Amino acid sequence: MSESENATTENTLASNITRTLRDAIVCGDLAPGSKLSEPKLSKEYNISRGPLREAMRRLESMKLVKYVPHGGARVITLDLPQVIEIYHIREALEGKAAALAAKNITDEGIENLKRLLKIAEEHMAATGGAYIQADADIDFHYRVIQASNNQMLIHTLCEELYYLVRMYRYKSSLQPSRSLQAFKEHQHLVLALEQRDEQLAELIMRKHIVRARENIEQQLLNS
Amino acid sequence: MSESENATTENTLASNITRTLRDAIVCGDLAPGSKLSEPKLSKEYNISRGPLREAMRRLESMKLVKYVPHGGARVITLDLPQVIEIYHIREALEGKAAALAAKNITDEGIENLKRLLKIAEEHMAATGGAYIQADADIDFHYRVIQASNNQMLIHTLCEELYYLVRMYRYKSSLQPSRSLQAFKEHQHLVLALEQRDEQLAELIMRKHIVRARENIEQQLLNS
DNA sequence: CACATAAAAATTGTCAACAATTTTTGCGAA
DNA sequence: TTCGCAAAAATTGTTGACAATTTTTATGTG
Repeated sequence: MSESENATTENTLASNITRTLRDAIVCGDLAPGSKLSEPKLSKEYNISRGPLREAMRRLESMKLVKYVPHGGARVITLDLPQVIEIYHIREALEGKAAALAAKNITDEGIENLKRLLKIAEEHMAATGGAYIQADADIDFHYRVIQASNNQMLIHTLCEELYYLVRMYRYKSSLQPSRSLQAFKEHQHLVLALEQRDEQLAELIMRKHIVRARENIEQQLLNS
Repeated sequence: MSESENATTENTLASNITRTLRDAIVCGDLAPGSKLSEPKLSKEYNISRGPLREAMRRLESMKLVKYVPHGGARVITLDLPQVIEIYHIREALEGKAAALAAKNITDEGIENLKRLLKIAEEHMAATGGAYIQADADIDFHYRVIQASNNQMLIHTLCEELYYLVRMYRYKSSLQPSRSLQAFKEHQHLVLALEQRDEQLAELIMRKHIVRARENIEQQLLNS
């Protein structure tokens, strides 16, 4: 994970178990739809049910688990319509993030993005065409979002929506064919950021995400 | 409040106290920045600290309260930069909601919006110019968002962001001068929805929110 | 054998007490 | 008086037990 935890990272049982469960859900160790039994989990992680329940409430508002009153909690199951919904939200939010990034990104920030692209390019040349898996794509998006300088937007995308995105990507990462195109779209975006062109940056990012969505729709309809 | 609670409304102490505290924060009974002491609150509402803490965690992820590890929770204080951040997010999200609404709204939905505008217009004629306070504006936005048919978007806006918006609006509602213009913008949007013009609907909604933001910026800089 | 019903087991919801940490208070010395 | 430090009070973090509800299981009847 290229992400750095917040500076004021809590160190309570509730916080720790939240992160642990979050990651277990995202990477699939806790399968979608599986029941999250409080006695079982508290025994497994050697904590009492109090902090565990607090953690579950937080995961609930991250939309990673779904609660049924008196029926317990289950890991969310993302079906195609829901994934599409998420991509519509990403389109709007990350488009805006790109626009704000064009306004606020530093020269150093742009250099970092360029460096990221260069590494990816070299990797593609070496391995013969495959843009470094989903992780590289996510890393790139993370940095653009960070450059927006809008704390609430950063939180909404990186601390809430992106766990859902990654949860989905774990089972269906980028197709090789889409990979190269995505890389070019990233290059295009960096150009727009460098020119500080807010509208263009927003447009490019939105198109980028629309194409990703269309790719997923097609990919899943053919299976 | 014109909002209807979810069909599967939980009826646990934790859920009830969440709603109670949420509303108390939104309407200002619990002032921004004030400390939320667990012993005090649990005594005041006659519940134990367990459910209360679960509620606090949920309010935390709704961004209505801020936690400091071992230091307790305080009601969030919205300063101008944060409000501006929220309006940028609203611009992106509600713009998208308007676009989706243009695609998905029913004829009946459009009729309902028209009726809403008509009532507002009559009220303006009667009282001499003032668009029915912030509530009417929020009600209109609510309905457009609902018409988007994107459940996750609806939840993000109506169950998360809008409590923050309302919390702010309670102390600084619409200026009379802005009121009439806002009404016209609403009319304009309904026209676009009626034509099922997604791009235009998005554009109008975004401009509407940009103007609201600019109005707030000006209003607060002059005080 | 199928089905309904009731008892039993398991799980969620809630509580009150204990531990750990932070803040406040009070005292003494420079 | 003011500053620093230690004791005390208050608050948050955590736990295990109890109550309420749901699910499972067993049993008896048609």
